[in-house]
Amino acid sequence: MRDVARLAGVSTSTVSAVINNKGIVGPELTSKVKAAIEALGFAPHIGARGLRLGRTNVIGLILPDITNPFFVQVMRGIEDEAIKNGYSLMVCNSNLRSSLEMKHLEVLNQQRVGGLLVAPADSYAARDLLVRNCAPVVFIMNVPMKMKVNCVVVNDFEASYEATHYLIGLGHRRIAFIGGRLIFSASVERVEGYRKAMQESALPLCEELEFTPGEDIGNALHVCLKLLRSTAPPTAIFCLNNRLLLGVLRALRELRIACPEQVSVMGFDDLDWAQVFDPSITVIAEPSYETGQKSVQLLLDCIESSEGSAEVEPREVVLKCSLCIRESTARVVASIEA
Amino acid sequence: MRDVARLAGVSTSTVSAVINNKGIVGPELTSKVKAAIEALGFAPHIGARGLRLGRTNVIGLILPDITNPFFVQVMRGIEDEAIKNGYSLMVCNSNLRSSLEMKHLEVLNQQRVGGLLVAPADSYAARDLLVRNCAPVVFIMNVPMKMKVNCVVVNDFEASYEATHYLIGLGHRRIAFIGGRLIFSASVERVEGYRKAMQESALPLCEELEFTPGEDIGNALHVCLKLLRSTAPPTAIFCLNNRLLLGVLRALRELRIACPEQVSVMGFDDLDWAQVFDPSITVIAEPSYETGQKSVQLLLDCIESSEGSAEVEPREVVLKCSLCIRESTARVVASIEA
DNA sequence: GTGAAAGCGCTAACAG
DNA sequence: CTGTTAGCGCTTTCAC
Repeated sequence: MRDVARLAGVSTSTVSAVINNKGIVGPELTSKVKAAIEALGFAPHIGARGLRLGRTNVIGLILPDITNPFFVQVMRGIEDEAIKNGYSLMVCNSNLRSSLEMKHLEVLNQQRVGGLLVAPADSYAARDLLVRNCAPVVFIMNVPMKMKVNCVVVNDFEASYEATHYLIGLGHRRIAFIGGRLIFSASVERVEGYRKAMQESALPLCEELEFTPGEDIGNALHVCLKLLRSTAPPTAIFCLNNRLLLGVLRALRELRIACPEQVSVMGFDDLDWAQVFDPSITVIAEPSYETGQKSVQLLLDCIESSEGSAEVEPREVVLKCSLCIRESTARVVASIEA
Repeated sequence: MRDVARLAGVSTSTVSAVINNKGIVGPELTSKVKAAIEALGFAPHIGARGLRLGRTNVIGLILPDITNPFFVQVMRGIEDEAIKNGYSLMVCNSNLRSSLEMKHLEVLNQQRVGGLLVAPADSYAARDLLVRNCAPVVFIMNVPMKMKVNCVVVNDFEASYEATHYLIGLGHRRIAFIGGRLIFSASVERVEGYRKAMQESALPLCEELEFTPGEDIGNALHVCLKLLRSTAPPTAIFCLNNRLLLGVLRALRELRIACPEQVSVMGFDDLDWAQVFDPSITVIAEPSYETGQKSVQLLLDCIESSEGSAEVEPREVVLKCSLCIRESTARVVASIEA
């Protein structure tokens, strides 16, 4: 920067003013400075700026499972919105391990990120994420249990409730819910929606919630095989997410069970392959990209207001899911329902 | 840091030495300093350290399409290897646009990342990525055309050649290659492998390479519908990647064409759903996670050696793909081959 | 409008 | 072994 100043015959503060478009530098000097910048291939050192300013234009993002295409969609929304606002993204993947998550948090804290976007790996452990962390945090999808925090979520409960109702409306009575251990608040909402719908119709719950997440496809496959081989197998299966859905579909395939003729299947997350499968899969589509966008917007709001003085009340943004009815769900036939 | 020093009754340099495990501070002082750090919740300011040291422990990663699960796998390998070595990751998605890629590059340059990992959106434009960029660069999967650069790639040519041979060995003669415009060097390798195998067996080429990438599923669907409706449809279809594969599968579904009875299908990338589909899909599996790991290792090597003096010869790491034979490819039946 | 100078938090000489 | 000090590249008062 000194070199630029020297070449342009001005001082560093003038160069700084030009770079930041302060609009207080005369036009001829401005162009002279710009020419010098160009000539020297000068690029401002953002880290140094951050040091001086006491804040950085970096957002930290902690995702529980980057392998899950759902979170990738969220991430796309986050990135697009971030760069639109001049922010860069530091991405961390916790692989569903809270301990690693804490590690990541520490690093991001040391990097002095301007704000933090977190989809916790465990909603019960998530409150710990807030201790001793200076930057504003916005939670995505999963929120710490029983806490009011800044977050962007979807209406999991309602969506699940309505989806279950839809299956009931098709005449299904034995509807299984494949879920895995409920360590995400979103998962809790989803199973609660299912429960409420089932109980309102006085139908028996059939929940598979014991296995631990991480090896979702294999777990769902295993659980589902057992379920389908039982004496009174479900006529409909409702999956917590796209991973479990794949496991269930695989189970049907292995047992050569026809879908939807023998068993209806549906789940959360609308991924590309859901339309390509034969039959195409009925799903609940979350606005994942939009979730990412909104979370950045909320975070930037938080960052700005935290520059000010007053503590603001945490805000919760709730986005709506939509039900995509396809071929994998059908009216139950009498002979099976027997 | 001054506060920590004061509380521990030492000077800042002692604190610094403790933080960086210089091993030159006495044990009792060390523990006193650590206690002070703990008490104050002090976290070293990495940005300031970077400023002082003239280098940062951040790796910049530019991916062409984060939506593609293949690159996500690569990214996982990168992240794991990066944090193992004390580096953080700054991730950028170019959405297959070279212009955006350049923008990202500029930002990462301003952030003074220690090194850069790039899977270019366009192998022809990629040479521009090297201009005026101070940090070492390692290319992933796609390399700038006709240039010797540091890179980690897979043996696309051989894998494609062998896969085509496998199809020929099953008795197929009309084998279509669905590829899209060849802007990735990896794509070029793949089509060349196909060509060589076909020409060696004196079979006619049938390549679909005209459409532009980005809307892969739709494009492949469209192209494939046309192909399958033609007077002499292929008996086998070979896809450049997982996205095109989905499009092809969708086309088969729409036309109610049986796979593998009427048409054999295979492609690159081994994703979760490939085994769940009915039939399960024969694919070429790239070592994606390992690609990520190796690229970080190579980059760190480059960073270290660039600290030294001599320019080192660019290194090319080539990893091997493996052919996963499943149900979607079968021996051609005489009646169809007619 | 523009330049000189201080200081953000840290590390590395160097002096003790 | 430990403390003092200079300076990394930038922004920002404050004089001019």
